[in-house]
Amino acid sequence: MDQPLAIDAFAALAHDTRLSVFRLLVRRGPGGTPAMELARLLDLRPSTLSGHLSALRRAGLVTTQRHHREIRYAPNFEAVGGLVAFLLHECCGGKAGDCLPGL
Amino acid sequence: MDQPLAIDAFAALAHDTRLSVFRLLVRRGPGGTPAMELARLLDLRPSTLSGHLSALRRAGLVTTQRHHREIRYAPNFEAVGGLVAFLLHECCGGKAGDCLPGL
DNA sequence: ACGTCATTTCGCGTATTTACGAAACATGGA
DNA sequence: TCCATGTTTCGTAAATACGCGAAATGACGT
Repeated sequence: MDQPLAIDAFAALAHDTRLSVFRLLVRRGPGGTPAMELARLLDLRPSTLSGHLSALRRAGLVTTQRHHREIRYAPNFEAVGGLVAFLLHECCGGKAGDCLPGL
Repeated sequence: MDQPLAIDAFAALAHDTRLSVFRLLVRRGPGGTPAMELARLLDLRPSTLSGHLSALRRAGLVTTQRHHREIRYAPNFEAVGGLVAFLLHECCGGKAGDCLPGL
């Protein structure tokens, strides 16, 4: 995870609706959730949600898979792990432990 | 670290110049670095840098302290830790380990 | 081929972000 | 007090992000 990739991921998460979408995807599990079900759960217009899902996908934070007629979006935990590693390696004082006293 | 706070921090880091400033502050250590020294090192206009430093401070990612005539900016490792904790608790599948196979 | 459901793309108006120079403000030394 | 240094605020112009409805695309059942 280099700086441009991290920036895309930070930007994707730096928006209330997108972060809510992503957290909901995480809670719903790795099996994925159809886009329209997310729209219902979060009361979002289809076109609005689609734009946010595209942003999350461009940032590598979600993956897609067609299932019958619908497209299931699933969180990409590796991307989250990459972000966490970036923060610990690049944004903590040499030792990652400086940022996580509890770990 | 709740969602609005995390969004502010993500937004602050989701910009090439600001992330470069923050990483430089981290490398320079907790003692802090004068703003104009950052401007020289990164070739930034004073007013541009000032805006970015203000954004980082509003997001809680840096702290300031006057020292003689200059203002030293220092990274706030607790904020980074809070972001990491948010990602591990809210954006991983129940168990934080899902995002960090190596830990 | 047709209609329908699921999703994306397009076009628009509006709001926010960004960089910059000029000016203002703050601090400390002569 | 006056001046130089360090930093922020202000005003402006260009770029980007946002939400929405309308229209287009894609996939399936009949």
